[in-house]
Amino acid sequence: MQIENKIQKTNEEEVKLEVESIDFFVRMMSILGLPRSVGEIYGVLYFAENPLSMDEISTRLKISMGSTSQGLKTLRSLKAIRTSYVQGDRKDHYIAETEFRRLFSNFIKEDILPHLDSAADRISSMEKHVIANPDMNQEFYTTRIEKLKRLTKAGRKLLPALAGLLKI
Amino acid sequence: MQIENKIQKTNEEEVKLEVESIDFFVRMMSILGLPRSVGEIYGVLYFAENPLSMDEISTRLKISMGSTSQGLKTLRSLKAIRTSYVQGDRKDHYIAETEFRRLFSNFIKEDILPHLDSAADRISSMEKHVIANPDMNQEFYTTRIEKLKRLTKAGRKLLPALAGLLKI
DNA sequence: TGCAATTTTCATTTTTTTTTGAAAACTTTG
DNA sequence: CAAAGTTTTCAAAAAAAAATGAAAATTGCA
Repeated sequence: MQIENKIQKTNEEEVKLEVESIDFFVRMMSILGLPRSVGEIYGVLYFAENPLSMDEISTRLKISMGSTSQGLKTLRSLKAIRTSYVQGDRKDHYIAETEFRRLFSNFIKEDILPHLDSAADRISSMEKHVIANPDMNQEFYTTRIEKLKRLTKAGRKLLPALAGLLKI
Repeated sequence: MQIENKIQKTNEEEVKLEVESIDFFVRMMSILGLPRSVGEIYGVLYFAENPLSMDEISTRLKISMGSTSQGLKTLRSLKAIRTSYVQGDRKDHYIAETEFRRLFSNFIKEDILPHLDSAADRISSMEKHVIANPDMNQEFYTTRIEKLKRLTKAGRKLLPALAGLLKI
């Protein structure tokens, strides 16, 4: 029973809690544009008292090993989970990282800041087109470009600060 | 030429700028999870010197009227554009709202905060399941639930503050 | 008010994203 | 070092999201 319980929650309230956790994180991750399976996996791990192996996760969620492997890869790259050694079992086991501050800071670093970098390049290219053509209403276009520059600058400053403020 | 220029940019540098603007906003909006057409429309309007009608937009972008109408609806609901009366033309005309602060604050209000509200409900339901079952490891589960509460609370405070800080 | 112009809606089609499942690659241990 | 266990990869299938286009609704003018 102790072991069986690891694979499939048997207690009714525990099952309900797990379902709600999955639902919660599926929605949360979908706000961040992450696929359903990623939210499901994190949802299971978040309320797991013990580290779970890939096939325990895939069994509980009834999703394929392929999906589970992909989802774990995504979560690992966001540092939202970490692996934990379990004695006497050669499978990898996973634990949810529950410090949301770190989680968000990784998401920003990994998924947002790269966009801001390429944005800066595109803005300076826009600038060249305006300068290259004196017939264009310079004031109008320069003002608009200036606003874009300020936007990306603000993003680069504020987003990391936001993660820092998240004392969770 | 003056009129023709409204429908189709003829100057080479202007065309290039418009293409880059579209590209820029398509990517930016996609970070926010908004469809391609929404980014395209905003991209055209952002560097338009005059208000544009729906069919001017749809012609320039070579997208259907249906898509254009949907996209304008989304942008209107985010207050990212506004309509402007053009004398002697019965079509509606649109102008980009370029105050990004307001734009983000609307996005947060409209697309993020509702999620946080329903999250709060789900968390209190989770709590009930833990309390209902004294056999569960109360300390473990209560700690995890507490973290979720703090997360949503922080979100509710920080997100609007973020928009406020964006002095653009 | 009635008609033409304009905009919206929505069923269908197209495109994009995600999942599956099986094969390939890697790992551990006997 | 081979065989079994485990994980990853990736082409194909399934599901989800977005765009189209035509019909319906709305609007403004004569």
